[in-house]
Amino acid sequence: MTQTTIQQIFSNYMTKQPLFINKKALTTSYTPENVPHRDEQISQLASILTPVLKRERPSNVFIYGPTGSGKTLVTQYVASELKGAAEKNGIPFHIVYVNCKMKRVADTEYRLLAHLSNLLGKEVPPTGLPTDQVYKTFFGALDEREGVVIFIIDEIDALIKKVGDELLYNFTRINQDVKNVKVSFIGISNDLGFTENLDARVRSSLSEEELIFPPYNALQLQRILTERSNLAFNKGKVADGVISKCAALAAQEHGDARRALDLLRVAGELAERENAQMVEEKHVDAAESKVDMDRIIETVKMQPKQSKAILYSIIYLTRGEEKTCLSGDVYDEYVRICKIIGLKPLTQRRVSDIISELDIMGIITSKVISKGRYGRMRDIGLAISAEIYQKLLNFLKSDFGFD
DNA sequence: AGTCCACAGGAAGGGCAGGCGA
DNA sequence: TCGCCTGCCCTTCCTGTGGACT
Repeated sequence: MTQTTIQQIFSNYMTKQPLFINKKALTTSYTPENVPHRDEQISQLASILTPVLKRERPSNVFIYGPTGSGKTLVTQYVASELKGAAEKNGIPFHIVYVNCKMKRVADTEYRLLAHLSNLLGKEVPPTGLPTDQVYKTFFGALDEREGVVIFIIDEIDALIKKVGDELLYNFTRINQDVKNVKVSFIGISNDLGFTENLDARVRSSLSEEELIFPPYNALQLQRILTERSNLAFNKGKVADGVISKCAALAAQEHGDARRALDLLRVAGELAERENAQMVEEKHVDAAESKVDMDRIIETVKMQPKQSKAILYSIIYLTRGEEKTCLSGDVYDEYVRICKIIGLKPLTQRRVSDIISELDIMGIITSKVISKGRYGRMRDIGLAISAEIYQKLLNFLKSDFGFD
């Protein structure tokens, strides 16, 4: 390559109009100025929360809806608008947001309380204190405030499934333990049947109001994407059909707006990388498999060695074909792999739990079957495409030092 | 109808790392 | 330093179970 051509590449790069103006507009953390297709939910939530402006405690609210249906966005949007209105009128009002799915942050009772206390300005160490002490610190931190405090607890079902509903029971009684503030809760959950398993007292007092968020349809997704892509991309850099394709793909996945935005963002990144003039439909196709692949490979990377060995056993037995295997065989294979890589095998009981975890992560599918006289066991298959299978296999092999 | 397989999955508790207060 | 507390990962022990076989 001559020096002139290199210079040309640089100058092309500098003079060419970039695809993106503001990539952040396509991320989930971005809060847009308005939230389309959620007017009803916004006004419902706003009217539930308005007592704040009269210095009164609003009802507790439970919000349900599938992933990417705008629950978190709407809640944060309404809360911040309310905060603006409260500030204008000199009314003390605080919002505390926490997501219970954040590993090692708020996925246990202790961690949630410690995290909330930290957000309220009272430091609590990540471990080491008795729980009642943490409750005391939390109440203390709360009582130093004035007016109304609203806790937004996102993915609350994940937490309660893990720690039980006693925590929520304590929350329902919180207003008896503090003097200076009035406290309300907004619980956000993907699981519609979540409150059915709750203690009746907890259910009635925590879900004084309920809001349901339906999934977006393809047309609604299209409008959301158009709005965001106008913010994110330079004019004329997105080909016709790209947005509707992203919307259609995401609509198939239960109207998940988050996925639609991911697809568009990744398609843009892929187009940028190959120096394309604009984002085209082929980039969306490539983005679709990349989004899935990245999610799965990243999830597997974070797993401990034991889980990887179990997953490898399943992959080995099914060989990526549409074949399934049985839990007993997986355990035998896993023990064999452990011997090869010098790992102490876990018990069958623990392996059974890890198989369930892999199932929840969406990497495998498993169902309990009975073979009558020959016992009851789990039938396990892979839940990933052939392309991802190959990539995952290569990753695991290199991780274990196999060739 | 009763038996029996090969597990699933609940309950209890052990061992460990790590923080706090005395 | 010690005793006590926590979460986390794991084992041990146990009961439950769908359906083929007798």
